[in-house]
Amino acid sequence: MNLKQLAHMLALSQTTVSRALNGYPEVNEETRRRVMDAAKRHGYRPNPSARRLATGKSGMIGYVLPTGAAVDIDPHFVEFLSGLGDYARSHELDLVLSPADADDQETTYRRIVANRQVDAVYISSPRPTDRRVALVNTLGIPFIVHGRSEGCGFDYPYLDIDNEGAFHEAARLLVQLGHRRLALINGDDRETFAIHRERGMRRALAASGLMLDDRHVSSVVMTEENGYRAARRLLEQDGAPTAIACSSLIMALGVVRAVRDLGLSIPGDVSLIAHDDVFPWLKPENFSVPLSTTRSSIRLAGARIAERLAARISGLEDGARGEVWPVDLVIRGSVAGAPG
Amino acid sequence: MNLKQLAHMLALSQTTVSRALNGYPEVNEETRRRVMDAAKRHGYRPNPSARRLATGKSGMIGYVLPTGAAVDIDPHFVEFLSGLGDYARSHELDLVLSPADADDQETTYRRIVANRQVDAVYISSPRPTDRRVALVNTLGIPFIVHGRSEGCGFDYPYLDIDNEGAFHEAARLLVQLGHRRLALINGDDRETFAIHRERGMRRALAASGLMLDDRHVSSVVMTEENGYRAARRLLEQDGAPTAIACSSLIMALGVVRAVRDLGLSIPGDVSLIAHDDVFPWLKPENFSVPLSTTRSSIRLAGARIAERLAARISGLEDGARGEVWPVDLVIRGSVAGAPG
DNA sequence: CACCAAAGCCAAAGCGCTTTGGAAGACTCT
DNA sequence: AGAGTCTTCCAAAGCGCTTTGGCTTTGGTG
Repeated sequence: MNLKQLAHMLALSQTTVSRALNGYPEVNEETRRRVMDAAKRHGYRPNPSARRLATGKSGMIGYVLPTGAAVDIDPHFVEFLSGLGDYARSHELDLVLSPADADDQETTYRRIVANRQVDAVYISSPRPTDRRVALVNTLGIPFIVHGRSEGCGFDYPYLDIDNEGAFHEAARLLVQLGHRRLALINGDDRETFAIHRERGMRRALAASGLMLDDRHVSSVVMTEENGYRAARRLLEQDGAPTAIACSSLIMALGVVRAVRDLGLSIPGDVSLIAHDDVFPWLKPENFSVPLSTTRSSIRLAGARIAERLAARISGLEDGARGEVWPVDLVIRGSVAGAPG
Repeated sequence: MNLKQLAHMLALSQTTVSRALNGYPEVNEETRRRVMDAAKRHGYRPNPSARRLATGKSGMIGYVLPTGAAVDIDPHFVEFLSGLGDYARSHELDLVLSPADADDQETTYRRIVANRQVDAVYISSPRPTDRRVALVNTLGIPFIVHGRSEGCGFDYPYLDIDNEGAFHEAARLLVQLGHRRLALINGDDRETFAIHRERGMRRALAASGLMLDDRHVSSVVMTEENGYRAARRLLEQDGAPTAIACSSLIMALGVVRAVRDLGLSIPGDVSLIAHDDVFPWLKPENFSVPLSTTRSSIRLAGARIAERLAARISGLEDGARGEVWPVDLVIRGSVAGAPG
């Protein structure tokens, strides 16, 4: 059932039927009703390929997926996707993942824009002066950044959580508890979120006349193993920290293991706070010692980004609005006063 | 730069240019070279929307993503995606995720097929007599099932790992080590993989005249918390098992925690074997007691499925070939002879 | 009553590609 | 030399939609 047939059986022109269905004003309400009715009755659905060719709109949002034998997709991605998908579903938006060589994403961005494959894209895990955001900005496709870039020299729309504030609060709490030697096991510090977290910690420490010892900062890909290694390195050195902030629950698993391996205890010997993106399959309250966390649902962020992308596509949103979500500090058993 | 312009500047017809580029035989090799050359030089890329409209082919593969507030996407998905994306990239295939109400995926399947949105789809986490595979089968779109359905009444192409064999081997090992009371902490037993694993265990036990006590079988969504609960329930009952097979590393985290909470030890009091899908961020060898596993890379499966889908799209593969991959049994410190 | 604007509809021209149905020229064969 | 066969190319007709420009009809105005 295509437009032609539908128009024919309604004894109307394709023009009118098309307009009726797409809500254009120059069609009689009575006629519109007839058309809508017939369309529904016959299950007419406009062919998206044809519509795309005619309008250039695809009804899909895009994401360039960095791939490669040595490239791992962040497990957070799936949670983000849950949220995004949940919103997208209710709006019949599809998501297209365009795999790209991790070292050359530009080609792929150019392709999907030139081909009009998607109406909007989002960018995740941005870095300072991220080339991708500069790129999509000049390419002129609607986009939103999940996270923030820095020093781009222009404004852009984004959704980020208050990483700096979160780790500021976490550090402040630890300092209040008497800790003087804090450590940070961070994610890849080429990414902005990690930079912000470190900044937040340093700021909190500075406010009390303390400093974050460089030897107390690790910046690694967020795996259990790296969490373990970083924690061991920290805890085995002279002047070991008495409190650790950790950028992910998965790394925290490794930290907990390291602490145990060293015969230490949480929070007796070392306090621990980790960032929790809220996974359904790994919860901080279920750690052997319930984990204090800075918490922000990455899933909600996914839904919100989908919502804003949809708004941008339909022209309801424009400009470079940045949105920063506060982060909860949830205190559980893994923090205590400094030992000694 | 579109076909018309290109044809014009070559003083050829669109027909010839199109054919030259698409490798049709009825064009002079000399001419083809000229065309190819000009196309490359001017960076001509056929408009996919137009091509789609004309051919019905989209150059994308599809996946219907069950979503909903209460629906969690399996974290395995992201690893699978890594593999899929890695292959897809090299073939300029995009992946479109169509979010669907988890309770009504059929509508979405019908839509993407009717709309010709994708050239092929894959189905994951199939159940026995899964309606989705019957559906896509009748809809006539190329597809591959990741996993197996059962009792569909027809053959279909799939890629699965030998879950039954894996857990058969795992159980056999445990029995050889003297264990008599084995337990299984399984995934959702409405899914075929879980059924196969249980079957494998039962078969191995039966071969030694043993049985899998129903009270020793849990079937739960694979989260750390559920692993913990299941393990506690098992280990606190009379006639507690001395060995546990567990369907995922994430659940195994919970099992380990439960064992520790109960003051027991691995492998002294209880042996543990888990299935490992090979995550980069959580490795069995890094468990406090290195975990014995049945191992199969879900990432490789993703790549293979992409490869086969591409083959089916281009007609290189057809029929209902099923492919079953063997699973490695990797023995580490978490298994030992039965206590007592 | 003539005039004009607005409302409601339509024919046809795209969008950029593939594919069908020739057609012209070169070549072979009897 | 005439007939048949390749080879190589082309014009034009789709694919199914949107949108432009224009054509009636209606109702209101001076």
